[in-house]
Amino acid sequence: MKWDTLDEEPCSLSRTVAVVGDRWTLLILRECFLRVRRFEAFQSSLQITRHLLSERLKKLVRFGILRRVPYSEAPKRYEYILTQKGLDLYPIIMAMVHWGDTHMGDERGRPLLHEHKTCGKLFDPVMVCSECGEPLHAKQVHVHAGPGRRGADAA
Amino acid sequence: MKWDTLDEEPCSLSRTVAVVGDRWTLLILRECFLRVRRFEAFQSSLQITRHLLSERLKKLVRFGILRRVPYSEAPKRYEYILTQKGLDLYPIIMAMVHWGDTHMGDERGRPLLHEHKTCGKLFDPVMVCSECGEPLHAKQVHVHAGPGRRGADAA
DNA sequence: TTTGACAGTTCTATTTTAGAACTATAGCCT
DNA sequence: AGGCTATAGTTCTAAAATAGAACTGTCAAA
Repeated sequence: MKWDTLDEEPCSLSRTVAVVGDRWTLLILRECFLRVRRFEAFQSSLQITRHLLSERLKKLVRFGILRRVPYSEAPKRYEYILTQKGLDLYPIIMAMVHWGDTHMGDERGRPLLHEHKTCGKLFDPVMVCSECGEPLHAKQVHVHAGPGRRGADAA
Repeated sequence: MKWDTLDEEPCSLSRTVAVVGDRWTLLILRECFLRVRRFEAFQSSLQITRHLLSERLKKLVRFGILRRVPYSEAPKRYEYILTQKGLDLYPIIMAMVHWGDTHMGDERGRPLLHEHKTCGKLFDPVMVCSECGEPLHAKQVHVHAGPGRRGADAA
């Protein structure tokens, strides 16, 4: 597979996988949502090699997920901030956290609890239909070819 | 990083990443949700090498995402069916598809459109709070340590 | 002037993945 | 019987990605 052009496939899942489809990238994004912003902080909390961290940050900047922002002029130092495009990855991360909570938990209970500031309660994320508001299940969804379809790819 | 024990980390995201955190696995799961079930069908639609496909299917079976079900006795042949645990990955896949639609689209429009059979409309998936039903945004969520927390890991 | 913090880069060794060929079982055709 | 096809894998070598450790450069503080 040509991973270098995966982001141009006529499949939205493939295009997303091109960006977040590896282990480190998802863990780096987790840290971003936990307000980690600096190279050393990512490196020490993840135990990722500096080389790989550098590569992944560059890639995330290239895709417009993170912005590299100077926070010190002398010496020049930068931190990495989620863009709106990056913030929009939140449902993916939360869906993964929720699945892990549900299916990969152990006897000790959840590692983290999430509070919705808006309503003040501990919550789980639920995926619903934008039209009727009902929770979504795979079997209730029918897939149609859209205008950007080509060949037999899909998702 | 010890990827072989990532599924035991005190972090639900890590545990999920241990299962679906690579490119091929997510693409294989896409095919599963499109009703692909057989080795040859996965292989020809994804152009994955037979070796890797075999490895990934074994891993998904090991984690209880797919069930290997015989569909022919002589010769013995098997197909791969999503378990409930596998079906529950749907929100992750849909969240990724939606992000791809929103942020990685091209001028030709979406590759696929999704119809909610329950209400009959074309929809987008929306992640909401289980308690108040409002759409979730990263900035409105506050994270607390849960009972399964240990050390500085999180998500 | 030496040490430490920070943000990387460079190097070699190990692990993973790609790509192609090979194995095994059995039905169908002649 | 002998060969062709379909299906579901396994095995092999080469190429690519990752791990792990050491190194670079800038500046501040001791």
